[in-house]
Amino acid sequence: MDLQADDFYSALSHPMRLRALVLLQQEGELCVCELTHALALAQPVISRHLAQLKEAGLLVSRRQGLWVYYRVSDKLPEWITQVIQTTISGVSDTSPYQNDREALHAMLDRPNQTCC
Amino acid sequence: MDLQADDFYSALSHPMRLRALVLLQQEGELCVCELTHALALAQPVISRHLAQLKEAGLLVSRRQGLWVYYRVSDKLPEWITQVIQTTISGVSDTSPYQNDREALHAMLDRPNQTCC
DNA sequence: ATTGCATATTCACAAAACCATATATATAAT
DNA sequence: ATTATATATATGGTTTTGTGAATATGCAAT
Repeated sequence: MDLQADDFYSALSHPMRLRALVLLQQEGELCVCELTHALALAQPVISRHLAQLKEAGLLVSRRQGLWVYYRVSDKLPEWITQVIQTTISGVSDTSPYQNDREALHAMLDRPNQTCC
Repeated sequence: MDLQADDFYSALSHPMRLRALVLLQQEGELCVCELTHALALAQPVISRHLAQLKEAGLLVSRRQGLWVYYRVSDKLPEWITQVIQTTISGVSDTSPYQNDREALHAMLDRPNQTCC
């Protein structure tokens, strides 16, 4: 079953979920700790929002050792991908989305060899 | 102040508001009684949803005699207009959006000279 | 003025969403 | 086995959102 329009829109009804999705679409793949840092959220909170986005079918995750990486699903209906892209083009250089990206890039010890 | 992305997405978080917006964008301008009929909603319910969409800045309304007509604002940020259009292109021939349009067109006594 | 109709609003309540805190799970390292 | 770290889930309480029913408002016609 395909992702339905109303599931898509209600998944994005929370500002933090929108910010997370925008950031993930821009950065490609992020682990929970990076999102926690960039969005300045408590870990259980971001975890629950990510679970909701995943349950809606917008995100997929993969575990690598201790870390769980989330990224935007590549099996989305074409129009949804386009809506996400258009949204990013409209908001990416505005607050808080730009700041989120900056906060992420300012983060030290992002996991790849080191831990977070 | 411009319509913000998170206001846009939370305004559309309710399935009925999404259906109303889709229908209005497709049909141009509709009075409350037409929407009540097409979406099969009680009048106070649709009225409140329309008020929310209007408060968010997505809709504008005009009164003509007894009837109040709603339509999608033409002052939306470009990217939002595009998102709405893309959404419609993705869902317009699916349920329930297609049925809503059919129910509207099947409605007798749509107001223009007659009443509803 | 009164009546009738379309729409808006209010109120009371049920349902859902959200968050903080605590706790559990999974993995890795010692 | 124990410990440490990253993430997930459960629990309880608060706030928000949605709905039905009743009522109010605005306009038009008589």
